[in-house]
Amino acid sequence: MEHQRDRDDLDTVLGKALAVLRAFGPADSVLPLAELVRRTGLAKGTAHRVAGDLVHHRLLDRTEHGYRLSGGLFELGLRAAAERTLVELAMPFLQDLYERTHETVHLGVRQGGEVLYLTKIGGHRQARTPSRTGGRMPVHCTAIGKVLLAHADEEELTAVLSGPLERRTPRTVVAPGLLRRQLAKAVEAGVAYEYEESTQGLLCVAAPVLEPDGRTAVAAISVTGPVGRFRPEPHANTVRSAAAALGAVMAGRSRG
Amino acid sequence: MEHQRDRDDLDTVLGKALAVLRAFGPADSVLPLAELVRRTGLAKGTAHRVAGDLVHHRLLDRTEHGYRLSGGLFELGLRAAAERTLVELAMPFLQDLYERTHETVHLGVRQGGEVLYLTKIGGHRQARTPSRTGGRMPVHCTAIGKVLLAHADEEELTAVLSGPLERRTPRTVVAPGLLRRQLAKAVEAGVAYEYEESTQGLLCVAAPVLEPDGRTAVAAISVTGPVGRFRPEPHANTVRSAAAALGAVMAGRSRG
DNA sequence: CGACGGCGTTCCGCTCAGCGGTACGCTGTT
DNA sequence: AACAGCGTACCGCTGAGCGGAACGCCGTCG
Repeated sequence: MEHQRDRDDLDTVLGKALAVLRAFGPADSVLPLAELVRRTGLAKGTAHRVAGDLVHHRLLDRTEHGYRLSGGLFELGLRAAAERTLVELAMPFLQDLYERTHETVHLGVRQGGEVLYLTKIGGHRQARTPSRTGGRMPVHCTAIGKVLLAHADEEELTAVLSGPLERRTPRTVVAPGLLRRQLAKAVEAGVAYEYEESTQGLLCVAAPVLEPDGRTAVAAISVTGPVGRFRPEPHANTVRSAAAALGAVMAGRSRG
Repeated sequence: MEHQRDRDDLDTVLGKALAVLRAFGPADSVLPLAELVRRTGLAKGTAHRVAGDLVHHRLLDRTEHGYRLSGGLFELGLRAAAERTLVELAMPFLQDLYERTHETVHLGVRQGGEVLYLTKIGGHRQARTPSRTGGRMPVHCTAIGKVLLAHADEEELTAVLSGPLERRTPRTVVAPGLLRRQLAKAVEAGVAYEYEESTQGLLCVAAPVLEPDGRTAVAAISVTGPVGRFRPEPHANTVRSAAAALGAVMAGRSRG
């Protein structure tokens, strides 16, 4: 079905354009035309024209070495209302967290089986995390992911648990039963932890930002630090109350 | 010529799609179809289909009351390499500034005669600024704008100075001569100030992030606070050195 | 209450925008 | 000198996309 959609989408102009834009992964900065052709499966001539059109519409920049997602796209993305207000409202709380811990602070949402990081703030001495603003990570091996999954409906939960759980490090939890127990505990405690499950040397606490109903989670906040100088448990309370406060603000906002 | 482009662009699928996306201003969260029709000038049927396609491609969300820019677009925008690395590298310095001042901190770039704000960080008690992440302001009445304009080439400078300078507040500098003198001083001092020129009750200092050549500015950093508790001058040094340090980091990055 | 205006949606036949195979010129590499 | 990979340019066929028209559904008038 995914195949199906990919193929169908390439039959429309818009589909082709998006295929080109989405050919850029979180790590790619500039891609030559040939690479775009390879990744999208478009005909060379077509890719050339589409890319040209995208440049004309300021979604791509032309550089010496190929194409690059442009500032116009960045700006457009920043107009997305839901995500932006979330980030804006969260900022003061994230600042507080950073100031107290001086460790890396994340704000993320769940998209299916992955976490999308909306913001990441940190100082000069921040831990070397693989996460990036706009990047993704699997839900099952990150604190944010676990706490969001814990508040998802049963259906989505089992979908993730029954899928394969990729082993990222020796400590990644890949046993569905164990993970399920951890999630139950996370709901109870109001926080989830990660102990080097996505990346060696990284520890993390996360708390959910809940809707007024107290069940569904719209986002999650986390603090991440390196093994050695950082222990997540002492920050559980801080993170939890920051997330709760943000939830309250958002509830007030959507009502008023 | 702008007219020309608008009309031409509506003759292509991509143009229509972009017209719809760009119909969303920084302040709009959800727009009904009829409004999209009005703003884009597309035929009703066409707008309907294009919007539908955009939903299918996850650039728009369909809601009860109309369409909304979606998280997919947000994510895509965050992939724009140049802007994102700028934000990422800047973050630690912005944090430092915030921690020292506890006032609103901005990172912005210039796009023609306007400033585009890439990031805005602040705490709970931040001044009520009209700026928003992803938002724009005229160059001539903001500290960031002035310091960026001051480092632009003569051509661009005169273009802005010869255009009409919109009066935003009683203190907005609308005299080209005076503005030019301020800019000259800003280059010399390494910072520009704003005294309630864009918004009543707001003061601001900004410093440029320069290329290794020491001339062209790629971005600018500012600290903004409310008249009364905040004086910009004492922070000139801090802002200037933060911007300089960021410039150095970026220079090192692009070389290595 | 009936007429009306604005809304979102659907339909359909015409046409030209877009398609992609083909070919070319330019590099570096073998 | 032959080659391989790149970006670019050309061009005739065709179906994707176009937009005018018509429809059903509300509210809001007179």
